[in-house]
Amino acid sequence: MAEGSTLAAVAARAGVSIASASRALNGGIASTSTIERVQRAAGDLGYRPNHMARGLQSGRTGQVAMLVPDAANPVYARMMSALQSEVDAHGIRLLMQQVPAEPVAAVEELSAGLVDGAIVVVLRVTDRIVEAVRVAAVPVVVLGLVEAAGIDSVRADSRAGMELLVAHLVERGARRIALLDGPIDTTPGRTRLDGFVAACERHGLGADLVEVADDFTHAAARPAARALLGRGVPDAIVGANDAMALATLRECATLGLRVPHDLLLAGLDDTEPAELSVPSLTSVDLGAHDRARIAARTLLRRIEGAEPRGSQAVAPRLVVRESTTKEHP
Amino acid sequence: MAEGSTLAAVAARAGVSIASASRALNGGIASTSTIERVQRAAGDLGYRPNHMARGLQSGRTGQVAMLVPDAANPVYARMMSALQSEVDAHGIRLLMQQVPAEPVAAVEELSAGLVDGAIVVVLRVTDRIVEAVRVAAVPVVVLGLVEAAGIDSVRADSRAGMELLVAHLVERGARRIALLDGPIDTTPGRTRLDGFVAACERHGLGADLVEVADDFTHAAARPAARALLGRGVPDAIVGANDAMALATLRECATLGLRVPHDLLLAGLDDTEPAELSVPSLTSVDLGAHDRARIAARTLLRRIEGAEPRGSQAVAPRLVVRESTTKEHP
DNA sequence: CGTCGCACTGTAAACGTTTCCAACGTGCGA
DNA sequence: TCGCACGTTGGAAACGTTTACAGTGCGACG
Repeated sequence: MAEGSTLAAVAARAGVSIASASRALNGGIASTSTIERVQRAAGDLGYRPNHMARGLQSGRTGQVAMLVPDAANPVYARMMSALQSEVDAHGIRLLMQQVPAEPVAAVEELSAGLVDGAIVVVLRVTDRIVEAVRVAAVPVVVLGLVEAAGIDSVRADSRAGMELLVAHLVERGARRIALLDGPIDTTPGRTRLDGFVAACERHGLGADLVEVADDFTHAAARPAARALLGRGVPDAIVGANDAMALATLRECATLGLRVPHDLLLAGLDDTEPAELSVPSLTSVDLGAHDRARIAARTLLRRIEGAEPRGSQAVAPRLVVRESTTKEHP
Repeated sequence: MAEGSTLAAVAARAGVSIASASRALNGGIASTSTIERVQRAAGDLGYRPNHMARGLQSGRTGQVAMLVPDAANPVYARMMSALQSEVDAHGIRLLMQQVPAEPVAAVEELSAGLVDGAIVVVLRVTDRIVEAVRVAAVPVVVLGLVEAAGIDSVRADSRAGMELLVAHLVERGARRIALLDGPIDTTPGRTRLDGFVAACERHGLGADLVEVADDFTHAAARPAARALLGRGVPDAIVGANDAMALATLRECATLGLRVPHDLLLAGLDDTEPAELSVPSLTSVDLGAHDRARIAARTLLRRIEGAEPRGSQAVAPRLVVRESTTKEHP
């Protein structure tokens, strides 16, 4: 096991001072022969600059973090790959960490100098988390709805997305439309509910068919979907995200209900499983990829010293698939 | 924005030396009054110990990394949550990073002192990656099949899993069984192919119906599944993992083939989408949760100075669902 | 021939922490 | 009364790097 050799060892082997070795490796001023000898010595010794020492000295870590509430949700995986390609282009490393829905402690930890900045998904917005973001020692970009001075955030317009979806379902003939929502003390849960109610009213429909699950996951959605269907079969069901809609699809199958024959079904987020299900799932692309890219660019600019630019939103896009159209055999 | 205050500032505010402040905060020897004043000062200033400085001094970072090839694969999400609960219990932070299938550079980076150890998923085993693991300055546990002296690895027994699956399909009456595999220059791809061939021979079946996709993803599996089905409809198809099996299910639906009526279908990994699909997917639980837990414990022991214990394997378990049993309407 | 500038090099300080060591006062037993 | 042990404290070194600064030798130019 090669113990991490130090710059001092490299310098000694090359017969130069530590300072010269540092300059030779980092493109500072040095003679050709010095550069050549130092690089050879570093190669021989398998030298790796110590991340901690470099970070301590320079105040820069060369890495940013992404903090997500649920690594199993494909929408975060998609965001992560968008982020990765953005930061890779700047030679910055991306770390991911799973944190609670209201990640106060995790955001406070950011001031410990582990990263140069962070992108944080915030589902439950509270004063504590807003304050934690505000006082953090490094720039933080929030993914979610946070309208507060001096805080950068990028959000989906899930209200508009809900409008698109309801309009589509109405056009397909649905009158009694139900919503299977996540917890309404979260931003997405609240916004989707509000958007749903507003859209229903705009179309002259009632918005009383709402069931709330404990979480935005498959596992939480299944019993909630069962409860919802137990109260009668509506014309259409909207899941607060694709995972919940697919859990509903599964419950429908178990009950012998056929989608879209007996009822229509749609989700939000437009994740990969939506294209893959049978029937494939109509969904609304809330722009996960774009949000991640915008968040990354905003963060990188902040790290370079730019001022916060406040809240940014990405427009939704309806993706119609079989679950609201084609008769499924 | 609260700039990170230093220990020196805390010490000054509490009227003690830096050394005493450090001891007071870290539970060293200090008087009650000192502890009280230092803690108050630290609280007032919102002091956070600098991660870099502490790591540099102590040689410990208090974090471990998990390196995965594809953050979107639910099996890695499941592993990550198992890991997280293991390391949380030790007060260690878990970072996740997405890396290539043969993560040589990423493993070499581990020697930079960013983490105390790492768990690395290795799909493509080569001499270079084995060497990189061997010379890494911190303990590394490989998830995958690496039989080399001095290297810790935890693997699924996908060969045995494949046997279980083929036996089950034969029992259900299948004779012409096809495999939709991932790249065979990867360990899982190779092992699954070998297991498939062996199992078929054991049951006196041919094993010539094999299609290889470019990757273990939905996207790569769909065209491959189409090609496979284009060569005729077998009695059963096994996907190299659930994602590929579900992609096949989707192609079957598009072609008007009904599962399990027209053909049986099964996958490996037993991820959540398998329970959720319609029909639900028979799969083999390759013990992702247990593998992650074992890997975490092995890594933590290595970090505490234990010797490598070589390769460990986890037994598979067949999970029978609708795609190989119930007639689906 | 002296002086200046130039290209390069080495010394040393600094980043923020932990920890070894010596010093300190205090109370106790001899 | 003195010395000793003990509990507590501060000074200072160390971790490995970057970088400001001061030097070195050398060629060129006046």
